[in-house]
Amino acid sequence: MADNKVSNNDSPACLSDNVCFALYTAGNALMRAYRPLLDQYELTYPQYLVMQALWLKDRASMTQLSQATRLDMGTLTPIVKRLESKLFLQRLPDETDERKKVIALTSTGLALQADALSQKQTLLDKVSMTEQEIESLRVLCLNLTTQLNQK
Amino acid sequence: MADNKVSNNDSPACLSDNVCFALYTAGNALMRAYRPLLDQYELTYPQYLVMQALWLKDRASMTQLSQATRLDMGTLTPIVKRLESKLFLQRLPDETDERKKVIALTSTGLALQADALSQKQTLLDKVSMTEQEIESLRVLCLNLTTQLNQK
DNA sequence: CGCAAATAGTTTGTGCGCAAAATAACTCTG
DNA sequence: CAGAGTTATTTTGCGCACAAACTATTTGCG
Repeated sequence: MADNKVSNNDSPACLSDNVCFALYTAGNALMRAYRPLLDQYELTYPQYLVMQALWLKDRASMTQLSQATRLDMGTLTPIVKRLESKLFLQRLPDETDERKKVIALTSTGLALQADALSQKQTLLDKVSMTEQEIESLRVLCLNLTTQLNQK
Repeated sequence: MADNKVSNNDSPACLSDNVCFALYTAGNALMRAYRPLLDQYELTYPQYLVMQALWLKDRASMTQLSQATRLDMGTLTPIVKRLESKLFLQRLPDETDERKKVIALTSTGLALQADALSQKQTLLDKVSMTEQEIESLRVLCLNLTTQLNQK
């Protein structure tokens, strides 16, 4: 009764029959769609992620930022440096632990928040998916991530 | 009744409240999970995608491969070259149109298919999601991709 | 035919993503 | 308090992604 489905998952008729391919492709499409929106702020999506994390909690350590954004430390370091060179944040030494850095928003970086929020809906508004579908997609993605990570 | 939800979508309590973040993170987690599985074949996920496309339809042009895999031509060229240097395929000149290339599997590349298929289930088997959830995720991703691309 | 426009593919430059190695400061233990 | 181990971050190297510029055929079309 549950197999009115072609997907015995052995050999798909096309690549789209794969969840992995669908997910991979959707991720790429999303980045591409974000690009023109973020260009006006001189941000890439990963950079925007870091800014979002800081808007939620300023003056974080690299490790905290890495956990919040799920960006690898080796990925995060250059991103943060680029954001620093754009004067959106500062990398300050931690007084109590010389190994750590305190990543702190500048006034420019903070000011960006209001600006960015006002435009935030733009992307998903163009997509004719229901709230339920979007929420469902979000939850399914989070579940998958959790399971893949804890393997 | 439908808003026992925090998501008024203006300022999430954490990044995970964003579909985009969830999708982005899931995509990355998926690639990471694939890596050890594909390492034994000396393939990356994008390279594996190209191989899958060729297993479905051998002797394709770069443009056809690009459409099948949704990989940009500028991305595809070096991937195909790497696959050629691993002797999984050949880049042959097209007799009738000197601009085109015929990408053809070698016997090694063809032989990889049986091998790879036998291991294919490994990844998603480790994930405790129902068939319905996986199928739902696949369809939602495809819908999103379509909408984002046709913007 | 002759040349402008279209098509097929490659190259270049920037920015991720990530594993692995390196650096440096802290902590613990004897 | 010295050296071993741990923790925080950076560096290196490779492989995508992708926009933009470039090269080389082919296809109109007058």
